[in-house]
Amino acid sequence: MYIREKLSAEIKNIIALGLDKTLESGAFSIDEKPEIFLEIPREKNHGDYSTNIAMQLPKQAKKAPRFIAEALIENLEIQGTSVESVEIAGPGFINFRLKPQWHYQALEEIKSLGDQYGKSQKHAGKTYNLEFISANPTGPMHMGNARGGAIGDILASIAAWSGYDVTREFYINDAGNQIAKFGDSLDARYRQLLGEDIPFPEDGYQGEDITDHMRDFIAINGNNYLKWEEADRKKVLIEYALNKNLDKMKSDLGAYGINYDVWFSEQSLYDSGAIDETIKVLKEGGYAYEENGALWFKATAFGSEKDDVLIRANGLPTYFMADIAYHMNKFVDRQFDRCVNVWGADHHGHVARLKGALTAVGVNADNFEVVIMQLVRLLRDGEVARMSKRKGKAIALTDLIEEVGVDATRFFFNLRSPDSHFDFDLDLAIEQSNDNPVFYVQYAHARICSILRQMDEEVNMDETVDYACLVEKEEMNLLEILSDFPEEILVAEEKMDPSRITRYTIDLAAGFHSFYNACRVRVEDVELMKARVHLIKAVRQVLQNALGILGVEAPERM
RNA sequence: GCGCCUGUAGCUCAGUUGGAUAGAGCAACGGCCUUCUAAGCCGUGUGCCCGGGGUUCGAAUCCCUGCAGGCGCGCCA
Repeated sequence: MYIREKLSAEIKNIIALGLDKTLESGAFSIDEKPEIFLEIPREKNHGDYSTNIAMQLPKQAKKAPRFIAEALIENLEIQGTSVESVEIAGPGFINFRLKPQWHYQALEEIKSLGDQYGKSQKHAGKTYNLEFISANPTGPMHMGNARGGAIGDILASIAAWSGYDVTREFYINDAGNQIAKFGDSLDARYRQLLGEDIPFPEDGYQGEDITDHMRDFIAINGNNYLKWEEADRKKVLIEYALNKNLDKMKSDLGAYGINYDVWFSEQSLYDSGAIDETIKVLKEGGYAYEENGALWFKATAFGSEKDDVLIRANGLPTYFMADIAYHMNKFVDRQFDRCVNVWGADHHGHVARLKGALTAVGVNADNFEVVIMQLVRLLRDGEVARMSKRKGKAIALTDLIEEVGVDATRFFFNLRSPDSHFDFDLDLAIEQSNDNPVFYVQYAHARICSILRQMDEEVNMDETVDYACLVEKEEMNLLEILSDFPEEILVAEEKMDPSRITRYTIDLAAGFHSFYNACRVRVEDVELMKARVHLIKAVRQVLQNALGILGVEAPERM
């Protein structure tokens, strides 16, 4: 248990015991004991912890908040606890001031846990599937995928730090309409390159990459496939280009710091019979019916306005159909306790009906959650530029990384919460790269490394040190930030907001930079020097842990 | 028309289960390097928390309603 948890539990216990005693004394009576909430006040002079319990009770107790607070405070037993003093403030807050020694606890924890500091067992034993990006493999990834990738990958790390057994998964849309269109586009380019005068499909993929694929393909195979049946030829072309694209995706994402545990093929759902099986389950449950030659899902049974098509009149299952089968596979076949997807805002309409469908097939849809990420708008020359994959106009992920760098890209896309709308100013991003907060954080790490390099002799970390030397307000502040880290991870997990960790690193770096300017580490006073070395080593460790979650380098020199 | 997201300082955004005097960064201005990295620190100013109602001890936060922007509402994915 980390220090913050301990303190919180200890103080809540003091309050609970005090409340019992107060009730026994007959100062007031209540029907039902409230849940005790503690908060860390913004204002430092409001103490270290604060509770509003006295303000929750007036109605039941029929007494004024301050009266309740005073009665309660009489009965609080703080002897032998971490609490130094208690006081009533404002409309009836009870504020707790702690003995300052608690601060040093975090240093011990960090020293003993090292790169494990911040990990929790809260969700130990549970499996967690996180699906993200899942970009169509019909072309290169773009900037929108970069945001989804950063969010998903970091969310996965946060879940793992919270104790989950995490699987990072990429769903390959290698079946259905998109792929047919992909095949049409490839085929048209193939034949055009070989001299046939045929039109390019109107809704085909116009990107250069399609042409490039076919040029390469022709370099290997020439016009051998021209005489094939069109359908067969398309199959060959699709397989060729798809594999090329997937290889590229894997390497591009690897370069971006993302490595998946599972690449799951949509086509495999067809091949394995999972689609048919799912249809059977839906039909048996009475949630599928036929109309106008199509098979429909009774989404209206789950609050939707209209039903959705599962199998088109032409016999082909919809994307929705495959997605139901896919999630049944996750929950039923692979038995994941929890499945989370990161989707762009343009897919949010899909959430409710998929949840409905999962309920229909007997899955507890509460274990399925979607992080909706607002779309990235691209600003170029101060104007909104439309990103279109089909027309090949999107900024490629690889270009972005090359220009901005992996660290800055990951950091930048995690600076804001997923549901904030995001304008990506291309000109600014390139120009601003020096101004990017990622350098601010990395600089703190590099500075610490620099100090340690210059120490006359290594400080023996096994020797006991008098932490009580650390008394400056910058030191206290730094210690508090360090002790917040474990809880910050849990909150980020609960809220599914990875940007909290990014902001945490900024806070920690700011705390360090302030300390650095206010206090010297290499001082004459050996005890103080040792204590400060312990402090900055702890900061370095936590920076490494936090940046590790973000997938950002912690450089030793800058 | 219906649904989801957003609206907080000049700009980009935080704001924990409703809490005390609403906070950061950027931009602007003024200081701090013969001493551990100035990619840094310290200081100065700014608010109709989109408008209007309501709930209560207490609202940026919850409810209703209006306005503005983004995104959906397909036998596309």
